[in-house]
Amino acid sequence: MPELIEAEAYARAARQAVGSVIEHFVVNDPSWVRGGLSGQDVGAALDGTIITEVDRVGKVVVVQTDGPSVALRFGMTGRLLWDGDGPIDALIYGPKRADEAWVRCAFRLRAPDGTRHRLAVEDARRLGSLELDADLSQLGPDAARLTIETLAGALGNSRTPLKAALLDQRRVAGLGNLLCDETLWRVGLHPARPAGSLDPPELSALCATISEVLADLGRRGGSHTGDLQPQRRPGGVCPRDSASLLRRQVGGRTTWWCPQHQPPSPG
DNA sequence: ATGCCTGTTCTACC
DNA sequence: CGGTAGAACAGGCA
Repeated sequence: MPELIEAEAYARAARQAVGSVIEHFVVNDPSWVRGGLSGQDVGAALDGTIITEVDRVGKVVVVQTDGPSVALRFGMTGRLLWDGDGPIDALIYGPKRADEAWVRCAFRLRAPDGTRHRLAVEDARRLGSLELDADLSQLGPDAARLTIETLAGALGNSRTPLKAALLDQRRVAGLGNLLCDETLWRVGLHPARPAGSLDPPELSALCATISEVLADLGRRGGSHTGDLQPQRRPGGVCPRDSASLLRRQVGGRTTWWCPQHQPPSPG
């Protein structure tokens, strides 16, 4: 939402605002607000509060204040802007430029040293949202803090396709389409394997690979920097063994995998 | 110009 | 109940 890696980068950027007072919270696009509040309601609830903390839960960035919290979901093309800086990531399919017309909401801030700043959310496609005091209790364990046990619990005995289960934020929070394809490719698991069919070695390898992918792609700078990514296109081949990649919808999303080392059944 | 896209949520259906 | 498919949201981009 982008995905966990981008949400983490946004949260880090937003932490520059901790300690600042929200002089005014601007809602440019009322349809971006969830929970039945108007833009005025949101402003009234937030204006004058102080930002105390910024958290990330899965793909959601939560700005805590001494009043309500603000949950930011970024949809497919949402990005965070700090002052005049450009977007703090470059989405591979999103717009390359920044545009004031895409700013859906913004914090107008005054820091303790008196300087003024703006933390703005830009979202060309408007699939993101903001919500005050959002209930995030339905989210599964965070993908960045998975253990073999919590992963096993998330997959359960489900016969749903493995990738669909990993994409389901109620099971595991933070993974999106690109991170899932990269992870399953690296670990050698077929995306349509029944989620509950993994044996202990496979579970443990999957857990380790999720951590590795998050760390690795995080270092490289985004969910779009995977080894598989350049081949997720017609004619793409497996970077490991050169087999032609297969493509199909799994869990409602376009999925690419290698027929050679991601076999449909165990083994 | 047609189709595709780092996401979520709803309905219909099996 | 568990699960799947499709649509809807929306707009830039190749």
